[in-house]
Amino acid sequence: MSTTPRERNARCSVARSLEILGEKWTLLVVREAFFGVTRFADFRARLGIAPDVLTARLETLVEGGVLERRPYRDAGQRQRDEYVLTEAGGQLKTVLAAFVEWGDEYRPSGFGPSVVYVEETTAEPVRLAFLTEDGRELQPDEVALVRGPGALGDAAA
Amino acid sequence: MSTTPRERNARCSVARSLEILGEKWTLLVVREAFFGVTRFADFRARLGIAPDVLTARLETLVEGGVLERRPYRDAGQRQRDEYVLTEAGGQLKTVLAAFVEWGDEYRPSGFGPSVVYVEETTAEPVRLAFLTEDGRELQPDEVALVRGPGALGDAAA
DNA sequence: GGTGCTAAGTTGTGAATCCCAACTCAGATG
DNA sequence: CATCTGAGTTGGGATTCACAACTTAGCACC
Repeated sequence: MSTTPRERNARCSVARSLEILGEKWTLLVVREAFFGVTRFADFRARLGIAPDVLTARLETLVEGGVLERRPYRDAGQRQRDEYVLTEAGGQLKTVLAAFVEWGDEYRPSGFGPSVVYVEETTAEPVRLAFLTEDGRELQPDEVALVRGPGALGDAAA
Repeated sequence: MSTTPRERNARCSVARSLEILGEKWTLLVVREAFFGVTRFADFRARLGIAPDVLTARLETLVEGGVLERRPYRDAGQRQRDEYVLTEAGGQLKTVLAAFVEWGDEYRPSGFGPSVVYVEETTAEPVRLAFLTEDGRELQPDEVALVRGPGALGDAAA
Protein backbone atom coordinates (compact mmCIF):
# COMPACT_ATOMS: atom_id res chain seq x y z
CA MET A 1 0.00 0.00 0.00
CA SER A 2 2.70 2.42 0.92
CA THR A 3 4.76 1.42 -2.09
CA THR A 4 4.49 3.60 -5.14
CA PRO A 5 4.51 2.23 -8.66
CA ARG A 6 7.84 3.95 -9.08
CA GLU A 7 9.41 2.02 -6.23
CA ARG A 8 8.01 -1.22 -7.51
CA ASN A 9 9.39 -0.54 -10.94
CA ALA A 10 12.82 0.23 -9.56
CA ARG A 11 12.90 -3.29 -8.21
CA CYS A 12 11.59 -5.02 -11.29
CA SER A 13 14.23 -6.53 -13.53
CA VAL A 14 12.07 -6.04 -16.57
CA ALA A 15 11.64 -2.35 -15.84
CA ARG A 16 15.33 -1.88 -15.14
CA SER A 17 16.26 -3.63 -18.37
CA LEU A 18 13.81 -1.49 -20.26
CA GLU A 19 15.31 1.68 -18.86
CA ILE A 20 18.27 1.02 -21.11
CA LEU A 21 16.73 -1.08 -23.84
CA GLY A 22 13.15 0.12 -23.97
CA GLU A 23 13.42 3.23 -26.06
CA LYS A 24 12.54 3.30 -29.69
CA TRP A 25 15.32 1.95 -31.95
CA THR A 26 17.49 0.67 -29.12
CA LEU A 27 16.97 -3.05 -29.65
CA LEU A 28 17.29 -2.62 -33.39
CA VAL A 29 20.67 -1.01 -32.86
CA VAL A 30 21.63 -3.99 -30.71
CA ARG A 31 20.37 -6.37 -33.38
CA GLU A 32 22.58 -4.69 -35.97
CA ALA A 33 25.50 -4.87 -33.58
CA PHE A 34 24.98 -8.64 -33.44
CA PHE A 35 25.14 -8.71 -37.22
CA GLY A 36 28.53 -7.07 -36.99
CA VAL A 37 27.68 -3.44 -37.62
CA THR A 38 29.96 -1.17 -35.63
CA ARG A 39 30.01 2.26 -37.24
CA PHE A 40 27.74 5.24 -36.95
CA ALA A 41 27.18 5.59 -40.67
CA ASP A 42 26.41 1.88 -41.05
CA PHE A 43 23.87 1.85 -38.23
CA ARG A 44 22.35 4.89 -39.80
CA ALA A 45 22.21 3.47 -43.30
CA ARG A 46 20.85 0.08 -42.27
CA LEU A 47 18.20 1.38 -39.89
CA GLY A 48 17.23 4.69 -41.43
CA ILE A 49 17.44 6.24 -37.97
CA ALA A 50 17.85 9.99 -37.48
CA PRO A 51 21.44 10.87 -36.56
CA ASP A 52 20.56 12.71 -33.39
CA VAL A 53 18.52 9.79 -32.13
CA LEU A 54 21.30 7.38 -33.05
CA THR A 55 23.77 9.48 -31.11
CA ALA A 56 21.50 9.37 -28.09
CA ARG A 57 20.94 5.61 -28.31
CA LEU A 58 24.61 4.79 -28.72
CA GLU A 59 25.33 6.99 -25.73
CA THR A 60 22.84 5.25 -23.45
CA LEU A 61 24.00 1.84 -24.66
CA VAL A 62 27.59 2.75 -23.88
CA GLU A 63 26.61 4.14 -20.50
CA GLY A 64 24.52 1.08 -19.80
CA GLY A 65 27.47 -1.19 -20.55
CA VAL A 66 25.94 -2.81 -23.62
CA LEU A 67 28.32 -1.31 -26.17
CA GLU A 68 31.80 0.03 -25.83
CA ARG A 69 33.62 2.57 -27.92
CA ARG A 70 36.74 1.34 -29.62
CA PRO A 71 39.05 3.56 -31.68
CA TYR A 72 39.76 2.53 -35.24
CA ARG A 73 41.63 4.04 -38.12
CA ASP A 74 40.94 3.58 -41.81
CA ALA A 75 43.78 4.19 -44.27
CA GLY A 76 43.97 7.85 -45.11
CA GLN A 77 41.42 8.72 -42.46
CA ARG A 78 41.66 10.10 -39.00
CA GLN A 79 40.98 7.98 -35.95
CA ARG A 80 37.34 7.51 -35.06
CA ASP A 81 35.32 5.40 -32.63
CA GLU A 82 33.32 2.34 -33.46
CA TYR A 83 30.85 0.53 -31.23
CA VAL A 84 31.18 -3.11 -30.26
CA LEU A 85 29.12 -5.31 -27.97
CA THR A 86 30.41 -5.85 -24.47
CA GLU A 87 29.98 -9.06 -22.51
CA ALA A 88 26.66 -7.70 -21.17
CA GLY A 89 25.63 -6.78 -24.70
CA GLY A 90 26.45 -10.25 -25.94
CA GLN A 91 24.13 -11.72 -23.32
CA LEU A 92 21.24 -9.91 -24.97
CA LYS A 93 21.27 -12.76 -27.50
CA THR A 94 18.54 -14.46 -25.49
CA VAL A 95 16.40 -11.33 -25.51
CA LEU A 96 16.69 -10.96 -29.26
CA ALA A 97 16.15 -14.69 -29.74
CA ALA A 98 12.94 -14.49 -27.72
CA PHE A 99 11.69 -11.65 -29.91
CA VAL A 100 12.66 -13.51 -33.06
CA GLU A 101 10.83 -16.65 -32.03
CA TRP A 102 7.73 -14.77 -30.99
CA GLY A 103 7.71 -12.56 -34.06
CA ASP A 104 8.19 -15.46 -36.45
CA GLU A 105 5.37 -17.35 -34.77
CA TYR A 106 2.82 -14.63 -34.22
CA ARG A 107 3.75 -11.84 -36.60
CA PRO A 108 4.84 -13.69 -39.73
CA SER A 109 6.15 -11.61 -42.58
CA GLY A 110 5.26 -14.01 -45.35
CA PHE A 111 8.87 -14.19 -46.43
CA GLY A 112 10.15 -16.68 -43.92
CA PRO A 113 12.24 -15.77 -40.92
CA SER A 114 14.71 -12.97 -41.54
CA VAL A 115 16.84 -13.92 -38.60
CA VAL A 116 17.81 -17.37 -37.44
CA TYR A 117 19.82 -18.68 -34.58
CA VAL A 118 22.18 -21.53 -35.26
CA GLU A 119 24.91 -23.40 -33.50
CA GLU A 120 28.06 -21.63 -34.53
CA THR A 121 30.11 -24.71 -35.38
CA THR A 122 27.49 -26.76 -37.23
CA ALA A 123 24.90 -24.23 -38.46
CA GLU A 124 22.26 -26.40 -36.87
CA PRO A 125 19.12 -24.48 -35.90
CA VAL A 126 18.63 -23.63 -32.27
CA ARG A 127 15.68 -22.71 -30.10
CA LEU A 128 15.09 -21.18 -26.70
CA ALA A 129 13.68 -23.32 -23.92
CA PHE A 130 13.05 -23.29 -20.21
CA LEU A 131 15.22 -25.72 -18.26
CA THR A 132 14.99 -26.77 -14.64
CA GLU A 133 18.19 -26.80 -12.67
CA ASP A 134 18.59 -30.52 -13.24
CA GLY A 135 18.27 -30.01 -16.97
CA ARG A 136 14.72 -31.07 -17.72
CA GLU A 137 13.00 -29.01 -20.42
CA LEU A 138 9.70 -27.41 -19.49
CA GLN A 139 6.99 -26.14 -21.78
CA PRO A 140 6.21 -22.44 -21.28
CA ASP A 141 2.85 -23.23 -19.71
CA GLU A 142 4.59 -25.32 -17.07
CA VAL A 143 6.50 -22.26 -15.96
CA ALA A 144 5.01 -19.72 -13.57
CA LEU A 145 6.04 -16.12 -13.19
CA VAL A 146 6.09 -15.18 -9.51
CA ARG A 147 7.19 -12.15 -7.57
CA GLY A 148 10.59 -12.84 -6.06
CA PRO A 149 12.38 -11.82 -2.88
CA GLY A 150 13.15 -8.34 -4.18
CA ALA A 151 9.52 -7.58 -4.88
CA LEU A 152 7.47 -5.34 -2.68
CA GLY A 153 4.21 -6.46 -1.10
CA ASP A 154 0.92 -5.62 -2.77
CA ALA A 155 -0.04 -8.90 -4.35
CA ALA A 156 -1.68 -8.38 -7.69
CA ALA A 157 -5.34 -9.05 -8.35
CA MET B 1 21.40 -1.53 -52.30
CA SER B 2 17.94 -1.12 -53.66
CA THR B 3 16.41 -2.17 -50.37
CA THR B 4 15.41 0.55 -47.99
CA PRO B 5 15.77 0.26 -44.25
CA ARG B 6 12.00 0.26 -44.07
CA GLU B 7 11.74 -2.84 -46.23
CA ARG B 8 14.43 -4.58 -44.27
CA ASN B 9 12.67 -3.80 -41.04
CA ALA B 10 9.38 -5.09 -42.35
CA ARG B 11 11.06 -8.46 -42.76
CA CYS B 12 12.80 -8.53 -39.43
CA SER B 13 11.05 -10.49 -36.72
CA VAL B 14 12.53 -8.30 -34.04
CA ALA B 15 11.21 -5.16 -35.70
CA ARG B 16 7.79 -6.68 -36.27
CA SER B 17 7.58 -7.78 -32.65
CA LEU B 18 8.62 -4.34 -31.52
CA GLU B 19 5.90 -2.71 -33.57
CA ILE B 20 3.46 -4.11 -31.04
CA LEU B 21 5.64 -4.47 -27.98
CA GLY B 22 8.21 -1.75 -28.38
CA GLU B 23 6.40 1.30 -27.13
CA LYS B 24 6.90 2.66 -23.68
CA TRP B 25 4.94 0.79 -20.98
CA THR B 26 3.81 -2.03 -23.25
CA LEU B 27 5.98 -4.79 -21.84
CA LEU B 28 5.25 -3.63 -18.32
CA VAL B 29 1.56 -3.99 -19.04
CA VAL B 30 2.24 -7.50 -20.29
CA ARG B 31 4.29 -8.27 -17.19
CA GLU B 32 1.40 -7.22 -14.99
CA ALA B 33 -0.94 -9.33 -17.07
CA PHE B 34 1.30 -12.32 -16.29
CA PHE B 35 0.95 -11.50 -12.61
CA GLY B 36 -2.78 -11.75 -13.01
CA VAL B 37 -3.77 -8.12 -13.40
CA THR B 38 -6.72 -7.78 -15.76
CA ARG B 39 -8.48 -4.50 -15.06
CA PHE B 40 -7.85 -0.98 -16.23
CA ALA B 41 -7.79 0.52 -12.76
CA ASP B 42 -5.38 -2.16 -11.50
CA PHE B 43 -2.94 -1.71 -14.37
CA ARG B 44 -3.13 1.98 -13.72
CA ALA B 45 -2.58 1.73 -9.99
CA ARG B 46 0.27 -0.77 -10.21
CA LEU B 47 2.16 0.98 -13.00
CA GLY B 48 1.34 4.62 -12.42
CA ILE B 49 0.67 4.97 -16.13
CA ALA B 50 -1.42 7.82 -17.54
CA PRO B 51 -4.91 6.65 -18.41
CA ASP B 52 -4.80 7.82 -22.01
CA VAL B 53 -1.54 5.98 -22.58
CA LEU B 54 -2.92 2.86 -20.93
CA THR B 55 -5.97 3.01 -23.18
CA ALA B 56 -3.72 3.22 -26.21
CA ARG B 57 -1.48 0.34 -25.06
CA LEU B 58 -4.37 -1.96 -24.25
CA GLU B 59 -5.84 -1.19 -27.64
CA THR B 60 -2.67 -2.08 -29.56
CA LEU B 61 -2.18 -5.20 -27.45
CA VAL B 62 -5.71 -6.31 -28.22
CA GLU B 63 -5.29 -5.52 -31.92
CA GLY B 64 -1.97 -7.32 -31.92
CA GLY B 65 -3.54 -10.42 -30.44
CA VAL B 66 -1.64 -10.31 -27.17
CA LEU B 67 -4.60 -9.51 -24.95
CA GLU B 68 -8.28 -10.11 -25.40
CA ARG B 69 -11.20 -8.27 -23.90
CA ARG B 70 -13.49 -10.36 -21.76
CA PRO B 71 -16.68 -9.05 -20.21
CA TYR B 72 -17.07 -9.40 -16.46
CA ARG B 73 -19.59 -8.29 -13.96
CA ASP B 74 -19.00 -7.45 -10.30
CA ALA B 75 -21.95 -7.62 -7.92
CA GLY B 76 -23.79 -4.36 -7.95
CA GLN B 77 -21.84 -3.12 -10.93
CA ARG B 78 -22.52 -2.95 -14.59
CA GLN B 79 -20.75 -5.19 -17.06
CA ARG B 80 -17.26 -4.08 -18.03
CA ASP B 81 -14.33 -5.51 -19.98
CA GLU B 82 -11.19 -6.95 -18.52
CA TYR B 83 -8.03 -7.87 -20.38
CA VAL B 84 -6.55 -11.35 -20.37
CA LEU B 85 -3.56 -12.82 -22.16
CA THR B 86 -4.22 -14.77 -25.31
CA GLU B 87 -2.22 -17.77 -26.42
CA ALA B 88 0.17 -15.40 -28.25
CA GLY B 89 0.40 -13.26 -25.15
CA GLY B 90 1.23 -16.27 -23.03
CA GLN B 91 4.13 -17.08 -25.32
CA LEU B 92 5.72 -13.78 -24.37
CA LYS B 93 6.85 -15.56 -21.23
CA THR B 94 10.20 -16.23 -22.89
CA VAL B 95 10.62 -12.58 -23.80
CA LEU B 96 9.95 -11.45 -20.24
CA ALA B 97 12.14 -14.23 -18.88
CA ALA B 98 14.99 -13.06 -21.09
CA PHE B 99 14.64 -9.52 -19.78
CA VAL B 100 14.44 -10.75 -16.20
CA GLU B 101 17.61 -12.82 -16.51
CA TRP B 102 19.52 -10.03 -18.20
CA GLY B 103 18.30 -7.38 -15.79
CA ASP B 104 19.11 -9.47 -12.73
CA GLU B 105 22.58 -10.16 -14.06
CA TYR B 106 23.57 -6.79 -15.46
CA ARG B 107 21.28 -4.26 -13.79
CA PRO B 108 20.98 -5.58 -10.24
CA SER B 109 18.68 -3.69 -7.92
CA GLY B 110 20.43 -4.64 -4.70
CA PHE B 111 17.24 -6.20 -3.38
CA GLY B 112 17.43 -9.56 -5.10
CA PRO B 113 15.35 -10.52 -8.10
CA SER B 114 11.84 -9.14 -8.01
CA VAL B 115 10.59 -11.68 -10.48
CA VAL B 116 11.42 -15.34 -10.65
CA TYR B 117 10.44 -18.12 -12.96
CA VAL B 118 9.64 -21.46 -11.41
CA GLU B 119 8.23 -24.77 -12.47
CA GLU B 120 4.56 -24.47 -11.72
CA THR B 121 4.14 -27.81 -9.97
CA THR B 122 7.29 -27.86 -7.85
CA ALA B 123 8.30 -24.19 -7.44
CA GLU B 124 11.76 -25.20 -8.59
CA PRO B 125 13.67 -22.35 -10.24
CA VAL B 126 13.94 -22.32 -13.99
CA ARG B 127 16.26 -20.71 -16.49
CA LEU B 128 16.28 -19.99 -20.21
CA ALA B 129 18.71 -21.82 -22.44
CA PHE B 130 19.49 -22.46 -26.07
CA LEU B 131 18.84 -26.01 -27.20
CA THR B 132 19.75 -27.72 -30.43
CA GLU B 133 17.07 -29.77 -32.12
CA ASP B 134 18.44 -32.94 -30.59
CA GLY B 135 18.25 -31.43 -27.16
CA ARG B 136 21.83 -30.45 -26.39
CA GLU B 137 22.19 -27.24 -24.42
CA LEU B 138 24.41 -24.55 -25.93
CA GLN B 139 26.04 -21.62 -24.22
CA PRO B 140 25.03 -18.25 -25.71
CA ASP B 141 28.47 -17.74 -27.25
CA GLU B 142 28.09 -21.00 -29.15
CA VAL B 143 25.03 -19.58 -30.88
CA ALA B 144 25.30 -17.35 -33.92
CA LEU B 145 22.74 -14.90 -35.15
CA VAL B 146 22.49 -15.02 -38.93
CA ARG B 147 20.23 -13.47 -41.49
CA GLY B 148 17.66 -16.02 -42.57
CA PRO B 149 15.83 -16.80 -45.82
CA GLY B 150 13.42 -13.90 -45.40
CA ALA B 151 16.22 -11.36 -45.12
CA LEU B 152 17.14 -9.03 -47.95
CA GLY B 153 20.66 -8.89 -49.36
CA ASP B 154 23.05 -6.21 -48.21
CA ALA B 155 25.35 -8.15 -45.92
CA ALA B 156 26.32 -6.13 -42.89
CA ALA B 157 29.82 -4.87 -42.24
C1' DG C 1 50.29 25.62 -44.45
C1' DG C 2 46.01 25.79 -46.87
C1' DT C 3 42.43 22.92 -49.40
C1' DG C 4 39.59 19.02 -49.94
C1' DC C 5 37.64 14.76 -48.35
C1' DT C 6 35.04 11.90 -45.12
C1' DA C 7 32.79 10.00 -41.12
C1' DA C 8 30.69 11.48 -37.12
C1' DG C 9 28.24 13.89 -35.23
C1' DT C 10 25.34 18.87 -33.98
C1' DT C 11 21.51 22.25 -34.65
C1' DG C 12 17.00 23.93 -35.82
C1' DT C 13 12.24 23.34 -36.73
C1' DG C 14 7.90 21.03 -36.86
C1' DA C 15 5.25 16.77 -35.72
C1' DA C 16 4.13 13.17 -32.68
C1' DT C 17 4.04 11.26 -28.07
C1' DC C 18 3.83 11.49 -23.10
C1' DC C 19 2.38 13.19 -18.66
C1' DC C 20 -0.93 15.09 -15.43
C1' DA C 21 -5.23 16.71 -13.87
C1' DA C 22 -9.84 17.32 -14.47
C1' DC C 23 -13.81 15.77 -16.47
C1' DT C 24 -17.30 12.57 -18.82
C1' DC C 25 -20.08 8.44 -19.35
C1' DA C 26 -22.86 4.39 -18.62
C1' DG C 27 -25.34 1.47 -16.12
C1' DA C 28 -26.69 -0.99 -11.39
C1' DT C 29 -28.71 0.10 -7.05
C1' DG C 30 -31.35 2.78 -3.56
C1' DC D 1 -34.10 9.73 -10.40
C1' DA D 2 -29.83 10.50 -7.65
C1' DT D 3 -25.62 8.20 -6.45
C1' DC D 4 -21.58 5.40 -6.90
C1' DT D 5 -17.82 3.22 -9.52
C1' DG D 6 -14.76 1.76 -12.91
C1' DA D 7 -13.36 2.92 -17.51
C1' DG D 8 -12.17 5.64 -20.01
C1' DT D 9 -11.95 11.02 -22.61
C1' DT D 10 -10.22 15.77 -23.03
C1' DG D 11 -7.08 19.68 -22.67
C1' DG D 12 -2.59 21.62 -21.84
C1' DG D 13 2.25 21.79 -21.41
C1' DA D 14 6.65 19.20 -21.67
C1' DT D 15 9.50 15.70 -23.91
C1' DT D 16 10.86 13.01 -27.61
C1' DC D 17 11.17 12.05 -32.62
C1' DA D 18 11.95 13.00 -37.47
C1' DC D 19 14.01 15.30 -41.33
C1' DA D 20 17.20 18.38 -43.36
C1' DA D 21 20.94 21.31 -43.20
C1' DC D 22 25.08 22.40 -41.19
C1' DT D 23 29.54 21.84 -38.42
C1' DT D 24 33.86 19.59 -37.04
C1' DA D 25 38.24 17.25 -36.85
C1' DG D 26 42.10 15.50 -38.75
C1' DC D 27 44.63 13.15 -42.75
C1' DA D 28 46.45 13.62 -47.44
C1' DC D 29 48.08 16.10 -51.18
C1' DC D 30 49.95 19.91 -53.08
